[in-house]
Amino acid sequence: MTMPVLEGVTCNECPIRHRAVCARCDDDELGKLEGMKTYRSYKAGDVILWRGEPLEFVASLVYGVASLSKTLEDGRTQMVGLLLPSDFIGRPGRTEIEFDVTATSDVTLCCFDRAPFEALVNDTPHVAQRLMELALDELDAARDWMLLLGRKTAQEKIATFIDMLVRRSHSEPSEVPGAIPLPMTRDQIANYLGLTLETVSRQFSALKKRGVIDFTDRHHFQIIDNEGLRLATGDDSDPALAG
Amino acid sequence: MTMPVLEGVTCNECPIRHRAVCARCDDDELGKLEGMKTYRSYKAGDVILWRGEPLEFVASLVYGVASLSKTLEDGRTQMVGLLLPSDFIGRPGRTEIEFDVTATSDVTLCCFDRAPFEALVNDTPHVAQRLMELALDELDAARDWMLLLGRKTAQEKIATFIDMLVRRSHSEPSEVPGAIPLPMTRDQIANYLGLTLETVSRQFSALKKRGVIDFTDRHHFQIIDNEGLRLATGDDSDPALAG
DNA sequence: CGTGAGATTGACTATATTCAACCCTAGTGG
DNA sequence: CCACTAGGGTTGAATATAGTCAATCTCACG
Repeated sequence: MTMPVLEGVTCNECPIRHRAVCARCDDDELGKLEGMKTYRSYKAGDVILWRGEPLEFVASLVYGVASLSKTLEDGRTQMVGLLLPSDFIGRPGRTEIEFDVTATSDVTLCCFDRAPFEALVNDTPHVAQRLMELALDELDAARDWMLLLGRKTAQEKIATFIDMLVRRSHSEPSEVPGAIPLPMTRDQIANYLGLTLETVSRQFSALKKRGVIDFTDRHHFQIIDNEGLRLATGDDSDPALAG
Repeated sequence: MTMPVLEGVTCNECPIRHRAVCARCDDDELGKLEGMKTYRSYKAGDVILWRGEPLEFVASLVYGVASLSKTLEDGRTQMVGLLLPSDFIGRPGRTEIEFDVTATSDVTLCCFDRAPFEALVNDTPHVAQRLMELALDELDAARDWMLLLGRKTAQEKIATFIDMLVRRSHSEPSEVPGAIPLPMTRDQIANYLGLTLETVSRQFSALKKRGVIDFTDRHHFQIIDNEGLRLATGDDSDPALAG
């Protein structure tokens, strides 16, 4: 996947213009952000921010996938968030973060220096409101994930994960139709779902064997049986309710 | 536990005056809230709000403990939040909620009708900011809980739960010194920790047998070995870092 | 004093983990 | 061009942890 070069791109041409923190801004407000923004790029695997590190900038994710993760002293790690394009990194009123932020794929961020951005938030209600919405969306997502982590079986976790990917990935027109990218290693998926990588692998195989999904290669799959997938998530006991 | 009667109490006498959504309000702003508020009480076990139900009011929790929970179709349930005094119920811009809200103990809420409250939020930055802080605090708590649900052992979950109770419960002066109330049944604790009630019971017994905690009765305990408790949470591998 | 909800404990089981071997496949260098 | 390598992925066998089912206990309350 080639990463588009963004230097010099105006906000109006930005792919996340209508979903990111700037979504509700009018032309005037957008102008202010335009003057503040800088782009940063990261290679897959790079750490974007370390837990506890002072936060120099906040940012919107433009391209790629990033993850938030927490680690216990003995090395067990749990992903606590998955950032897709238009998601926001950083938060008003906090100077450090409680988790590591890592580039899962190659990533491009649209960055703002923290202090001036906060000043702008204070007198731009459109930005403040959108920030609140984004935080509440994250909270909803976190709570759904708590249900998954606490109560779902390995099979249901995998099915839910696939289902979420399908819903959230605005499939690029460039991609093969029906082929959905799996932008993480088995190990990363395991850390997201609270499983081991072996269990992740086994459950993918099981879903494939059952004819629910199929892999074109290890990082692209298709849904064969949408109904079966929904059922496997554990969210619907009644098949009639699905879809 | 007798529930104090609050009708007619002014905001300045309110026990959560400096922590709730009104924390940053000046006297003028407080006056507006004062005119809008009504108190509601619930018995332990009452459902305060059902998932999906249109949200008539928002509220601050004044006394008691309430819980947010999600349930799968087949009945498995997971608590996704625990509300203690000063926590807020409801959110700007949403007319319904994604989880059930239940009174865990007897509860008193300070309620505001949703529409007028939202209007007030829009031109009271002190309230809007505090609401944002509360949302971000909840997000942090949710993420810590994801680490617990996804990666901790039953023993670590129980130890972490106790540790959280100790930190969050502003122990009432009326209580026996050192006796910490356990304001939930084993079943509710299990739903919070992603365990079964039997496992919760066994792990409490194990911690007691190890001399870490002791029960005065089933709903009051004390910490015997603080160091041991911290170690059992899994958060510190190095005992020297604790405390 | 009897009742019933909640809690504890035990025996057995199931699910996911651990440990380990082996398999792809893309990238590298001879 | 092919062989080698290394990182990621798959699969199998044994194990451990928490879940299930069930009996018993405790205690607050009528």
